[in-house]
Amino acid sequence: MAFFLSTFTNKVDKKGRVSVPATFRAAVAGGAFPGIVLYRPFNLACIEGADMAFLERLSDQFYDEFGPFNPDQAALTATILAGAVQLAFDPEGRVMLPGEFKEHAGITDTATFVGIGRKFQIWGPEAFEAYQADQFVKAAEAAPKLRPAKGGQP
Amino acid sequence: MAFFLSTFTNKVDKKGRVSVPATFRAAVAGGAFPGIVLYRPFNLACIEGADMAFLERLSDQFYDEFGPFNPDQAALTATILAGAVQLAFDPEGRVMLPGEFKEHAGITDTATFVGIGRKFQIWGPEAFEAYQADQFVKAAEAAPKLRPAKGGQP
DNA sequence: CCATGTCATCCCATGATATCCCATAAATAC
DNA sequence: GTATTTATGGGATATCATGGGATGACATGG
Repeated sequence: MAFFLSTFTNKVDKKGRVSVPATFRAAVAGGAFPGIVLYRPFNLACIEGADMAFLERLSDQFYDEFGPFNPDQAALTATILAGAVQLAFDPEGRVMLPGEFKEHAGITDTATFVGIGRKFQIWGPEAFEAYQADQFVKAAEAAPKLRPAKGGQP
Repeated sequence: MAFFLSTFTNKVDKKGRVSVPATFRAAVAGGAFPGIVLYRPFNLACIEGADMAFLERLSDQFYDEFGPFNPDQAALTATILAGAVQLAFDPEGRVMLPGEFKEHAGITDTATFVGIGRKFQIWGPEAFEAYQADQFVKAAEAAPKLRPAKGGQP
């Protein structure tokens, strides 16, 4: 499955197009769908994205955890999957962010792509800086909870 | 998985390129990504690096231990993975160190690669000497805490 | 059924920057 | 002594992000 790392800030032109970082495009290349899938997380003011395989796995996870007719499963499915969009790359590797997605993330003319493993996020630059500072503190608290693993933690 | 040993000091040219020690390149060869992955550790003025499999395993460990929407998981991935970079080797086995990484480690025209097992570090030469002297003292204190291992000690 | 405007997609151009490719020199192996 | 590998330097080339114009699809209204 695709893997996303690093942070990139790109411009959104007046047509609403934005270049997906080349490394992210390379990460999803070879998958079933030549593009990315975006959805709005319920608890963050950003856009989340991944390749198609990630969303399929997420859907299966909802079913396996809760069962096919469970209300929790229905709520998560309706919130995340029903509101998702798949965006194809244009020949230059750009996508068009839908208006509702840009509003949800507070994106106007600049978008920050943040790779966080199997998925990535898209933020307005100033919102991301605030979020990142907050997460740094939380990460320092959470790190000791990790169990030892071969190779050690960073 | 890759394993890194020993210390090497190489030049950083005016384009920002630096040769990765040949033994380190050999250690990551055969992996999915022909290069290395770097990130800035919380509490050290250096760069840490490993192969791609190291970060993939770390990321998947976060997901498995905390669940896909857990706040601790989000904090750790946002802090470590978002600040990481993947650097591919050029045909001569060099990589380009990003400016923020060089500044964080105080690297200008010389970089010291330090293999420490499953990962390695990159230091400015004078910062590394000070760090190494400090670690020698701490190692002497820590060694007695090791428990006996089946099969005897080295 | 056709005309029209809107929107999205494609295609080309551009500057910056990173990547490739070749050359050199030192060290090591045979 | 010769051949390889390695680290290093510099010029040439390709890639990437970005902007704008042209072409096409679609729906709406006449």
